[in-house]
Amino acid sequence: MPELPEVETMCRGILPLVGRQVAHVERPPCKRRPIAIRPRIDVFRRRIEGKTIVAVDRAGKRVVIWLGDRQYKARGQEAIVIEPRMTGLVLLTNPPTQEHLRFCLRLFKPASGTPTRSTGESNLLFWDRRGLGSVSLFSAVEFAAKFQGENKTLGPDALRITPAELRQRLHYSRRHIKVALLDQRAIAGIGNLYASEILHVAGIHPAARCHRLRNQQWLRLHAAMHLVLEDAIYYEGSTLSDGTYRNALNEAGGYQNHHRVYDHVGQKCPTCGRGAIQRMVQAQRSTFFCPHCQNR
DNA sequence: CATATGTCCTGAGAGC
DNA sequence: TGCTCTCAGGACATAT
Repeated sequence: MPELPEVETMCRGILPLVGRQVAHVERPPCKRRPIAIRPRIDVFRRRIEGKTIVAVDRAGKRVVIWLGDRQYKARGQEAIVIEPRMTGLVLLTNPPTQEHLRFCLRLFKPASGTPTRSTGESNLLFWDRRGLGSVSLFSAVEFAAKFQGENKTLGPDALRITPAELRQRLHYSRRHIKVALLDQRAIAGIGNLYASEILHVAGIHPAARCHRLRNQQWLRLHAAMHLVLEDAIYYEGSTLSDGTYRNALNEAGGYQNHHRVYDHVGQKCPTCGRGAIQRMVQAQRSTFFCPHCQNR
């Protein structure tokens, strides 16, 4: 379930691809229903083959790969946007299975000076067991309209939002704070796992209504958000018991060993040592919390 | 407009 | 053992 820390780790993992040029775009044959690739694969190819990767970025829970012409490296013209959703992985090597390999960029490092013959080939792979993920190509203008415009499918990034902005964007809402934290239009990057972890650190009950939170609580929430997400990035994300999530080199993350509440039903609360962690369901998703130290 | 619910998908694990 | 059922939660479509 890649969320902000996992996607950030993916982005950092493929950073060595900056400067490489796209040789081929491939969609491996696949017995199951193909993932969404937009636009059609032939148009996709025509638009990016020969272009150079000029930057790698993250937009909420999406990996963004900027492409440009080699001689104008500074400006990205097209963006490949990869949405891993539940089980998607962005890899340089070693896909866990061949059958779930969904998309490949064959890359080469242009020889200094002159052209073609590949010096140092490399791949960027998208692997996705459940196939809910997608790969899309946007022009810079389309990208800005969808992810940065006022129509905003994405709110401010959870790591860049200010405390005032956080409060301002949510304080009027009547929703439960846990549910609001999952709304990518409000804040980008937080998913089900980190929402529970963040609220636990902040000492806020997941079913607290946004409009009832006091300023002190918004400040604590903001601080907890940074603390948890930065820590999770440091440990390269969470690989849960199903083992799905991997970094770009197909290595497991380590933050699962630092979870305080997620999937810890019945265990002792690491903060107060008294409460046993409980599970509840909000908007059809599991929430984990300590009833003792997370008061409304 | 804000908020709530349904949908897609696969494989692990439970229960019989 | 082998079958059926449930569940996990990303983003988006549709309903209230």
